[in-house]
Amino acid sequence: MKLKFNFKKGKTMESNQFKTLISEEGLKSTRQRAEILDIFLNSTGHKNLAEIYAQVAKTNPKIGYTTVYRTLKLLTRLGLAAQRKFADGETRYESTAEGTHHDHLICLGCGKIVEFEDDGLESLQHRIARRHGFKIFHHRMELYGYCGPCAHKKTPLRRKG
Amino acid sequence: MKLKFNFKKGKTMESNQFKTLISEEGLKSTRQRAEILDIFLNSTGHKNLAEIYAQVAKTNPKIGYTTVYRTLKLLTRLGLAAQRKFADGETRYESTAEGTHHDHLICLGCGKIVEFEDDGLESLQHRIARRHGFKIFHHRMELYGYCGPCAHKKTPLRRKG
DNA sequence: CTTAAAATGAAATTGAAATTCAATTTCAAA
DNA sequence: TTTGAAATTGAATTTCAATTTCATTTTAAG
Ligand SMILES: [Mn+2]
Ligand SMILES: [Mn+2]
Ligand SMILES: [Zn+2]
Ligand SMILES: [Zn+2]
Repeated sequence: MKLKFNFKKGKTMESNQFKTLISEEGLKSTRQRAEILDIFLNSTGHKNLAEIYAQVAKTNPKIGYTTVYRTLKLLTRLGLAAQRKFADGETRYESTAEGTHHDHLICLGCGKIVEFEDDGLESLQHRIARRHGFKIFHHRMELYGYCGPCAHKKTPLRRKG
Repeated sequence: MKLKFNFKKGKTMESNQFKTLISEEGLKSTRQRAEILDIFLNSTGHKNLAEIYAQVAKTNPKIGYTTVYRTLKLLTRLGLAAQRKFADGETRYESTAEGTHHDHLICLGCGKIVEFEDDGLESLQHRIARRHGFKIFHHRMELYGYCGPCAHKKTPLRRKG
């Protein structure tokens, strides 16, 4: 008796989770969604749609930009992706695979994006909110400045975070 | 000998400051700019262009939307206005007349926007940045939740902040 | 005044986000 | 397996705020 093993466990598990989520919503599992999900979950960083689409198109040029757009919106609705709009105005997406909440440090020189968590910050936010009679559900916290290397350089190179 | 006095001192002073700033930049002082500035500085809150234009048009319907747009951009460049983009995606402007830095609490129910300052928060931000080798120049900090009234109501009314 | 430069405002353009719609695919039920 | 309603796809189109264009008017220096 032969058994086949899929060694890409992480991916397979994600796909199954996805299929479950999808069907629970009365939606359908499609090749396109699976491919986009796979590529998106196996990537890191904060990418705009054009970048994600480019990556998808490398694997399957038949998949349309609109489908990538709609799938990222779907993933966001399902909690698998998070949409970010930093001060440069671009709409970016990041995977929530790691799951943990975090905020961002953004280098004005090279564009590097560093993630951080700070419990003190979170609790301070709630204290401030309570002080004004608010109940907080989420927040946006971005720190803009220069990273170590850029703080020294005269002409920092632009790269992506 | 007759002297004329303008009793709207605040306004006049702002106007003079503005004329100085304007001419320092090689720009010209115009009736439109003066009117828009006057209306903008004598208003409070976080308004989008359409709202500011509507207010301007009430006083002088001859002033074009484009001029209001350009003047708000100018005021932003001169530091008299600040552009804000909260999570609803709308572009808003607020006067910096008071001058002090502040962050925002935003009610998801009624849209109310409450401003706050917290030195502890500011210093914590710098501590976090230093921890990651960053030098911070500005930040964005918005807390989203429900204000006291909305936290209780079943169907909060939408109003503007 | 005269004149060059700047400003105005209606109209046109831009570009990202969102929608449309005919063709295709999915999947539950037969 | 077949069927067919419902969902999805993707190219094209639309939307809509932000921005630019450009002919005309206004400002202010000389
Ligand atoms: Mn992140
Ligand atoms: Mn404010
Ligand atoms: Zn940097
Ligand atoms: Zn409220």
